[in-house]
Amino acid sequence: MTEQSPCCEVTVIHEDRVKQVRQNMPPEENLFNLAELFKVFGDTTRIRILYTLFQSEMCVCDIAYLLDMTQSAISHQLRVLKGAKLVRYRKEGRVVYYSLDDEHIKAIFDQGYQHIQERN
Amino acid sequence: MTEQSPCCEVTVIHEDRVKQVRQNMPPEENLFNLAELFKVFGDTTRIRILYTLFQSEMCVCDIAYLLDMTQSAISHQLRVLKGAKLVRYRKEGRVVYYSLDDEHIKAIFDQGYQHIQERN
DNA sequence: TGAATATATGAGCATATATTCATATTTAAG
DNA sequence: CTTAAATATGAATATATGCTCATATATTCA
Repeated sequence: MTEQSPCCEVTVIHEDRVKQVRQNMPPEENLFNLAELFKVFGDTTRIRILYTLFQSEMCVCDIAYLLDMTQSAISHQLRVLKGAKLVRYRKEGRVVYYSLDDEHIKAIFDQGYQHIQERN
Repeated sequence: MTEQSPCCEVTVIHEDRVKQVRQNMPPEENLFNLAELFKVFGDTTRIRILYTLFQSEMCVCDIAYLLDMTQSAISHQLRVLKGAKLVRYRKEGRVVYYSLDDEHIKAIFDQGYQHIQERN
């Protein structure tokens, strides 16, 4: 039993099904990128930031105050959200206003919200 | 400038907007649970497992073979998916068949998929 | 130009997590 | 009962990550 081969014998594997499923799998790169996207959503602070931005564009300072977190922590997370192209920003003097940059986020969150409510 | 208070002065904060946004925020517990859900989606292995289950119910052995990973690794991740109530299982002798247990997953993934494709 | 303010960022630390390895558990078959 | 096979699981390790702290950058205003 090596690492590469499965633990079970070929006779027990459903070879045909596995082959067919493998053919219909999306490209590995897409699955990786999808996981990366959800990883961004997988943090309470970022979720909270995005929910504030659902309602209104807001500056870093406002967000930090609203969520009762340090400016630094918020800024770091906004950087992550920017990297994932989920938010955009505009500068007005020294103030930087962040807003949503994707119309899928709300739909994704709504679906997730339904899941966590129905599983109880 | 303490940790608790924001970095900026009250005059620069948009107090009214912040107050209104705060009132319309979903309960903290729901945001936490939502983040926990997306955390489960935020791993390539689990994403790959779920995509195989979109197509067909499958045993642990099949999944490990299909994804070229050890049985142990798959089993650990299936445990996580089970904990999130995303998959169910049925036993047939020593073989355990896993399948999807939530109709929102596909919708969530489809939306995410659109995001990662459109952002290029 | 100099002080003040809003934001960004790098380093460090504490924590979370994905995989491996060894082993336990469960069930079938002889 | 004994062996074999499929799955589950605990411990350990390596890596990733969120926050803090200190500080840099950028912009306004006097």
